[in-house]
Amino acid sequence: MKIKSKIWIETNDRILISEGRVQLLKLIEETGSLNKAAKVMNLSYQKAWKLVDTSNKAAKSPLIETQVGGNKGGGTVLTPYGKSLIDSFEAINVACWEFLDEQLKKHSL
Amino acid sequence: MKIKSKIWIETNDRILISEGRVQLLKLIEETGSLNKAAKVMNLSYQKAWKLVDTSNKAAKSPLIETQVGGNKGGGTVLTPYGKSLIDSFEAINVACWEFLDEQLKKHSL
DNA sequence: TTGCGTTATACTTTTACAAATATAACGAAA
DNA sequence: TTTCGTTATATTTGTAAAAGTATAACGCAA
Repeated sequence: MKIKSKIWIETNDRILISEGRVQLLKLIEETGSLNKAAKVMNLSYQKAWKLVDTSNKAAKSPLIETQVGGNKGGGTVLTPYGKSLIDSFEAINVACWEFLDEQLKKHSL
Repeated sequence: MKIKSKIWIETNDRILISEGRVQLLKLIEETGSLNKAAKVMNLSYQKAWKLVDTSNKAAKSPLIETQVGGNKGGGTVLTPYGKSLIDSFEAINVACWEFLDEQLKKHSL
């Protein structure tokens, strides 16, 4: 018997951050590239791009900064706000898991 | 800025109860019929049947009891266990919403 | 100045899932 | 015994989301 959850944060009915987007953003941080991050996640580049684009548009300030062209072709890096958003989301998510586990114990099913 | 969630309970990797299934079960309780409940939810009968069937199989004891044939054609009613499961799930769900709202306030995003 | 790997975008194809369709069995009541 | 609305199940159709394909622009380094 396990209780599971998915949480996400919306601003004006658009998804700002979610578990999958956090994973994607963290891979961008690691690899410096949206293209590489998408490949690691077995996600099409187009899908990955759409995800970060909608999150970026939902945010009050950008989560990522992209550079097109250059010696390595370009790349994508997280903004400080992007990093802090990841941290906050993950903290809330972990807290939620713990809370739900406690709740499940209280109710004998 | 809104935080949203979907929670569900699994037993051996099968979904026992979720928000949608609670809604379906409550409509079964109201109407006495899986068929009518599905129609209210704008859900195909087959989809609705599959949902309650998998939940039933995931449960240690049945959530519903069905009668096929009879003057009214048959029907479906909830077991006491089914009713208690609904109550527990809804209580946990509401508590989760409140918890997440508090969490969101703590983190300034 | 040429090449490379990236971002960005449009368009087509595939696929997974839900809906729709069809059909049989059931059993109390009229 | 006939009728009715239901449960139960299989099969086909439709659809929305994801994947795949294609292509252009970019700009640093060699």
